[in-house]
Amino acid sequence: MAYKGTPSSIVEAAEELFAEQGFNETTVRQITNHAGVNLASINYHFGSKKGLIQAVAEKFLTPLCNSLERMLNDFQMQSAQEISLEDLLEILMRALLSVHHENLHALSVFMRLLELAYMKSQEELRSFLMQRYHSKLQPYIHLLRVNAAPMEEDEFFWRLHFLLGSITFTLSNFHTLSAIEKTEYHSDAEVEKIMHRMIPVLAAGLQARADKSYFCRI
Amino acid sequence: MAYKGTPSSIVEAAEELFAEQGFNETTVRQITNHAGVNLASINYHFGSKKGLIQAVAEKFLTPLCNSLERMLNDFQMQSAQEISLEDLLEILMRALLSVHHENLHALSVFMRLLELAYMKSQEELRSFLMQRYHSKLQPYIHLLRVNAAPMEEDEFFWRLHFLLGSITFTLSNFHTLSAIEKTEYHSDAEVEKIMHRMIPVLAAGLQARADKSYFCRI
Amino acid sequence: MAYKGTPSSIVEAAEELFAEQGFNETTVRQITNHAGVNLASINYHFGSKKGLIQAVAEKFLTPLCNSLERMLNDFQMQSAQEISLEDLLEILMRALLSVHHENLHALSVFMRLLELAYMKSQEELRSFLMQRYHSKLQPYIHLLRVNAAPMEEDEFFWRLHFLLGSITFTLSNFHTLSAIEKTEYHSDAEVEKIMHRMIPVLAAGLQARADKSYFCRI
Amino acid sequence: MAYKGTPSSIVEAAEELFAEQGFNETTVRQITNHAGVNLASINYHFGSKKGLIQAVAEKFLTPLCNSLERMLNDFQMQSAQEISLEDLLEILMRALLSVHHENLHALSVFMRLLELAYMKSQEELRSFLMQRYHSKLQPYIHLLRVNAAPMEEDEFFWRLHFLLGSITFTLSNFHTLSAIEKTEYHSDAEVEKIMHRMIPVLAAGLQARADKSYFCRI
DNA sequence: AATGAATGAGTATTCATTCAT
DNA sequence: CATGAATGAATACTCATTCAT
Repeated sequence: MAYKGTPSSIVEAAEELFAEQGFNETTVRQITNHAGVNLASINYHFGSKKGLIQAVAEKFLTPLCNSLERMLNDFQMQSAQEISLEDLLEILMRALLSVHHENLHALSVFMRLLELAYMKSQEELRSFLMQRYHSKLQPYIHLLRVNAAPMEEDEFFWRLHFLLGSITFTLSNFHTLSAIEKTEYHSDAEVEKIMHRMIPVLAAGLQARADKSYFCRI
Repeated sequence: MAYKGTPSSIVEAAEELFAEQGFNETTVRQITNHAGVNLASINYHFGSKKGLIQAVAEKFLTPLCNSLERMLNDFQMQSAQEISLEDLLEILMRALLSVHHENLHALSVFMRLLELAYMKSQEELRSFLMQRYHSKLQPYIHLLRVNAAPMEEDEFFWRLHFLLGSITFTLSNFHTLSAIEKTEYHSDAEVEKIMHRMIPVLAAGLQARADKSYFCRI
Repeated sequence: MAYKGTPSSIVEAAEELFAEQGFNETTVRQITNHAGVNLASINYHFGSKKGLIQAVAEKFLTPLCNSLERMLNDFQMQSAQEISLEDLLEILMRALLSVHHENLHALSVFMRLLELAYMKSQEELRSFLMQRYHSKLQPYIHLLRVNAAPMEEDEFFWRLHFLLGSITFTLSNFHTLSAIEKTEYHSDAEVEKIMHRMIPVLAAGLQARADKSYFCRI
Repeated sequence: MAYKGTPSSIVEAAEELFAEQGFNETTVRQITNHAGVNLASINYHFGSKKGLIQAVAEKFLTPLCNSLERMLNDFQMQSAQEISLEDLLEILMRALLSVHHENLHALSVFMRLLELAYMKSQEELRSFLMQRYHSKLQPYIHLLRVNAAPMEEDEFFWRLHFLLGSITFTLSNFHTLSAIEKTEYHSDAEVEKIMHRMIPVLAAGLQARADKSYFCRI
């Protein structure tokens, strides 16, 4: 394997460790040791640990948004029929998988990043991501909206985050979950298969009829 | 309000700070300052920070499991008809709400704890929780299984975690999410309402027909 | 010599090193090594290096202002005659010497502190000292003003700082200067003697008739 | 304005930053960024940061000494009368101002350099400057000596440094002092005017009759 | 039972300098 | 002649834990 240059080595080591341990739990020492580079190189090349995290974030988010956009266009050109909810989710999963080119860490760290962005103390990261990617994701989200069951705006907002929770939880902890599956059911999980399995579940969730009653059945 | 004693004060302060900032990001100094107790008392009463986290975990998990068990029994005694998936999920939400007695922190920290338990480096916490609560949760999970769509064991395992992801993500980030909802849709979220909204979505997900085809539609 | 306790040891070590090297040039490691205490004790007892510097500052400034005030009162009570400029400066020197009880470092570090306070980037320290001590020094400065030659307010402001320059330069570099004197003139300087020698020089400076002409003699 | 070449750009940037922040507080990165040159060029052209400081020192001290020498000769040729103390100090101020050609930084950094040279830990710089410039300054200092009040050698040594303290303090902190003057007295200080104001004060100080009594008046 | 003081190992970051090209 | 990349040593500061009392 060819030598990748210091910044690439750092990013790769960071992805792996971020995926396994999270961002705050990973120290710059661990990263530089794992990458076999000098302790100071993170600050030299990325300014700070935060800069490295943003670099990792952009490395995944930019191609993801591009994939999503392109696949959406391709589908709408090739197919005469209306796009279905399952198609949309399949497109999302494929876009995620195209990000997951080299190693599993990529997806895992990306999902951890989304989780981080929703933490109370991370408004800065959240608005950084929002400002950068919100508009690019808007067309996709709009298509989800029109294919979901009819519902109020705020209901859709929450359902979108129920769905996001499923995806981030599954993919950021995929390593642990597939290890449990292996010991309990002796079956090996591939990430592609699990993502495929998510599609009907998420689609059904978005299409479920909202229950107007409020805690009265029991 | 009566004085609660040092250990209780610590636990309460810890819940609040863990909920807001996460476990690693919260220092024992912050906890003891917030609780108005001596810095060393966490180690004195709980052995270590890790011990405090486990104490917090047990404080919620034990009553939760008990609630779940009791509500399940009550339902099966009172009602002649078969229990539905929506009923089961309603029971879960009510059990969670009964944990959420005093403040939102309780639920938030509990959900964060579950997330933590699935991290690669937290095998110790995971097996501690498993060993302690797995058997008590088994009857409830079995009922979910029989009310879900027919599927293989491993498929059910993954669906259960899709569902878990929705719940943990929504509740551990409830503060952030409801803040976003407020600025975007000018509507105030109550946690009860949002939990209620989750029920049909989760039920539909568990009942969705599995898709045997594998990435072939597009 | 009795053991002084960690905070005192730190302050003493800091005074010595600050006097010799300045504030920024002195590291917390040097201080704690020199004091024979743990590296973290500075942060434990003083919060930060800045906190230690302020503690050192207050240790000297408070007694200095009190000495000055008391000596001024004593003089005005005991003596029927008007106080002279030389008397005022003698009082200042004696107040400084009463601060210089234990070691030479005290005076030196105090003078370095004044120098620091006038640096462009130290507005915070400057305003901290101003707010805390300006009013207590006002009566003394007023007496200097009425005993100096008649002059405009702004002229007096600058003369006061010419004088301050003489004092701070001489006392903060006293160690170096007396070493030079020793090698060149084989005479030993005592700080008391040198401070006494400053009095007629400073007095003459304050009483000199201002020159209204502006760069015209040559 | 013509491009000055890398070394000149470095020296100019260094002057400005040294004047504002001091030597230790200014990093080579700041200097090279400000100068728009490569980070390594300071070490390339000046060997080290210390080498750059010495280069800055020589850039000012050599012309200063030359100015002083020339102006002294000019005065003695043109004027029949004996040179007065005020004349000598005026010559010094003019020599300093001729150094202060382009900007205030020059004077400020030069004064800071003198202060640095008297610090205990800077024997190297001190002896470098001494060895290089002491003999050239000797004639000027001798003239000060003969025009001052009669006094012992060592007394003159100290008075010279009282005077040096006034000059260095005023000029190295000129920025801060004139800012204070502006806010307090709403008058704008020009450095020429302030230097002129120093002359009668310093002259009076050198001519003051030494006080033989030793702390006995009060 | 409880605590104020202390501590060793750790954190991210900064620095002047070096070196291969 | 010049430079982008890299580096070892140092910086202030923080942490959970321990210990004598």
